[in-house]
Amino acid sequence: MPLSKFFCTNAGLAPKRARRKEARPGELLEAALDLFVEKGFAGTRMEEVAARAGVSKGTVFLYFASKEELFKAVVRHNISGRFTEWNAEFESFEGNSADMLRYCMQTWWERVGATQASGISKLMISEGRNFPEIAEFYQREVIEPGHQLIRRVLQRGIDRGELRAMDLNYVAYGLMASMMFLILSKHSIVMSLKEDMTLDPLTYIACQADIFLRGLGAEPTAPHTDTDTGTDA
Amino acid sequence: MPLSKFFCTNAGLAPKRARRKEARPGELLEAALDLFVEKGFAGTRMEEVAARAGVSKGTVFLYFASKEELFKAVVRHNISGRFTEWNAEFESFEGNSADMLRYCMQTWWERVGATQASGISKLMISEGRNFPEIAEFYQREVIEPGHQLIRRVLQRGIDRGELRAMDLNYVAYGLMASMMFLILSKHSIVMSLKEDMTLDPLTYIACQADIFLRGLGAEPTAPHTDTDTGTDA
Amino acid sequence: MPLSKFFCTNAGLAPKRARRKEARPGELLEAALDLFVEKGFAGTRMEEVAARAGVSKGTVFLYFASKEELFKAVVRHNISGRFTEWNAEFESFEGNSADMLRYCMQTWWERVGATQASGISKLMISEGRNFPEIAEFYQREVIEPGHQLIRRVLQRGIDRGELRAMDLNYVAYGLMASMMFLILSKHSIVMSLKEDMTLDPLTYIACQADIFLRGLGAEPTAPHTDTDTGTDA
Amino acid sequence: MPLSKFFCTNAGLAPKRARRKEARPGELLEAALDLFVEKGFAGTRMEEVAARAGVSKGTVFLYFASKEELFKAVVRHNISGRFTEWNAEFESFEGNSADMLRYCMQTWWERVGATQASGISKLMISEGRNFPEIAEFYQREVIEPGHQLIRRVLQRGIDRGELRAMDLNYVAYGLMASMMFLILSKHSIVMSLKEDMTLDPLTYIACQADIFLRGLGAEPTAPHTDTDTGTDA
DNA sequence: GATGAATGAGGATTCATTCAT
DNA sequence: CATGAATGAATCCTCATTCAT
Repeated sequence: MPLSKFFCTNAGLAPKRARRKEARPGELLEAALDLFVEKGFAGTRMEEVAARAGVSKGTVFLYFASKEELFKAVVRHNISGRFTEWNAEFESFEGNSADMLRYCMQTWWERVGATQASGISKLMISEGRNFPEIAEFYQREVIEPGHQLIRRVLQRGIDRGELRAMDLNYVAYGLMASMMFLILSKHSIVMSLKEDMTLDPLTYIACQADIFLRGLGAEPTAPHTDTDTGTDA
Repeated sequence: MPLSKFFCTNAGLAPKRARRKEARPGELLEAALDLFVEKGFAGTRMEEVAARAGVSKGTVFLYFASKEELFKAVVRHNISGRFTEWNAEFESFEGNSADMLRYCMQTWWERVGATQASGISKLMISEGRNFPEIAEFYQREVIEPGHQLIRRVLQRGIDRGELRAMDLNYVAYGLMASMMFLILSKHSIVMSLKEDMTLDPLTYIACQADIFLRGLGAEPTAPHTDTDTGTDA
Repeated sequence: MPLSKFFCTNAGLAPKRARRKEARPGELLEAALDLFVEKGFAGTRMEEVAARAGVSKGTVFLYFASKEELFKAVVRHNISGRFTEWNAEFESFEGNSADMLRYCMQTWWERVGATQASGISKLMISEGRNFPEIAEFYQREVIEPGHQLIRRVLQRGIDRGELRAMDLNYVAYGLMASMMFLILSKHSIVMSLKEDMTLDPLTYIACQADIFLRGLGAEPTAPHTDTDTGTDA
Repeated sequence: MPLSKFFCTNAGLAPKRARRKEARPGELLEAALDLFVEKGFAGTRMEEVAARAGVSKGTVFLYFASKEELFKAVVRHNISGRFTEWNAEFESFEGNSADMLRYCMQTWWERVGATQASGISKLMISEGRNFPEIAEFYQREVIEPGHQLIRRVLQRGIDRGELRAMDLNYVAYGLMASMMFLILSKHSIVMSLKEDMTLDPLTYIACQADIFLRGLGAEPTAPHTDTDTGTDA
């Protein structure tokens, strides 16, 4: 998973030092991501990051000039250009809007929501205010493209006569809200529902998609039949 | 002690010291709320709270034993009893489910979302994990009651034949997600959408309510006519 | 017990305020003595003194300009001119040296050691260094007269041929050490022996007196018959 | 890392950093001991300890988690294992009781009383109550073993017929009292006798030992019958 | 490069002391 | 006189950051 592994040449068993040296930055970023997500910026100690990455305190500063730089690096490193890839998929998708929306949401969950990458969103939501440049960057590279992608899915549905006319922006916000809730239920303790109120992400996604699709359904079209939400009747 | 009041020239006003004493906790809680929301728990210095409340450092500790106690007090003060009041309103509400849901969402916005109180939610989402005790408290006193209230509104709709059968938990999560999005767009920099993408809360609420109501509409009943979301129309 | 009571005129039931007013300083000194002995100078909080005396924090400063002044007052107030009284008793004592020494030690225990007054000695031993003037005063008014008194008792014994010649100073120190041990076993936690090692003061005194008397016995004179150790008898 | 050593010009001396690291805890304990003895626990500032040890404030906390831990370490460091060593000496001592008692007292003075270690006892007497945990530790590790050692010396004397039967506990207390007096005359201002009343420790010890030995001497005289002091046989 | 000992600015907290009522 | 709210200097302790080895 750490990118740096790709630079590792050791087929079998390279000397430990060398191998680790290459891997350092990646390991540090990983450790830092975990801790920042878990404890917030102020609550994370550099020494702890070092410890979790298996290096000494000083080493962290060898790779990152300061705690702030480490934070920024963590965010930057985890904001990859996923959207170019997804845009391509969007272009080539064949199928109705219902299937497409469900596919998008499920795919997002698999590729982002369910992975540590979602921790970055939680991070930015929580601490973004202290890092305006990063926030701006994140908004431009993640929020805005995500919003756009959703808009295009919806627009496509309208164009195909499968969805009714609507305020694209606001509906897209609603869908983002749905996704965000999943992120927070995964990363924020107050949103992680208690024992008896389990939240299964895929069920949740199916349920939300269902509501939105019905809610946005082309006016009085034929009734949908994909009613099952999975949990109770 | 009470005699001295007669020598006070301020007729209606209580003696300065006494008046302030009564007001202190409230002033401090207000100042603390602002700062906690603005800078987070760790980022807020006690001295700053004192300064904003117009008192000295030591005075804060006169009313709150520690920073954490102050924080807890802020949380409690901005939550307490809201749901009992709302539950009462719920009991006495007359009207159909559509009106009720819209009323609930709008009222929540006016009384919580639009106020500083919503900053508390953002805080808990961001830093809750560092305060397990408070997180538990918050979940019990806010999240859970909120979830319950929404469930009851939905259940009422089902009972009245206005909403179709559904998985109450998951639908309620969806509605909570909608509200949460508003909170974050208000308090988290990365969610505060840029210039051209304005988000008007009431419009957003109307839009979400519309989608959910359509999405949850009693099965193949007569077609709804409450179509306007207010934005595009 | 508080001196101030002597100034109290209320035969039956004077107004509470007035009565208390007179008693204040004494009550404060008493409370302060207890606390200083128990927790040391730094460990005693003025508010606690006030609380124990049943007054408000500010009141303490009405009577004593500062914590240091309070401390000094506590010491001064408890160093009474006991020695003039004792010197008189010494002059008029009739009996042999053995009886006299035992009488002195027992009397000291009853009048000083067993009372709160002994707490002052513990105080001075513990904190004297921080209050040089008081220490000097205490030494002059208590230690030195005590030492003198013991010396005179011993000298009398030598003069009467009941005790052998000795270095008066050093032997007197030894006797003081014995007394001091009792004080510390009463007031210092590390000297308060554990469960099974009880220390009964009068038994201890009897035992010490016995050893000293034997140790100082007139050379190979007639055998002593002062066999009783004092406890059971 | 080890290579750099070759460039070091200090042949026999370890590299400055490393050498200091080894020495730090010891240096700090020494500095702390001095200050605790001089000013008491509460009166000693951590920064002062640091300064006296020639390091910065933070460094102290690198080795001792808190002021209290530092204090405990000082106590432990100045006590540990003394009694095992002494018990060994006790086992192998050859000679009569008089010599043994004198040897014990003198040795104690040389190894403890005359050193800063005795300051710890004064400290514990003065502030022990604020640290129940340490007080308990001190009592268990110092007072009790000391008391035991003295008892054994006395018991040995009785067994050899050199000392008369006696109440071991109480006599041992008396000897402890003697030692304690020396400690206090060294560390407590009120007990440090004035100019003309000099107290030479060794003379004092000789004097006390003499008195006790005479006082406890196996009769050479007619057999006493006042053996029972009441506690043990 | 890596280490981890050392630093010291920063912030929470305590408590003697003041003073308006 | 008595009160107790308010003050702020003093101190403990944390932790990002530096740097000699």
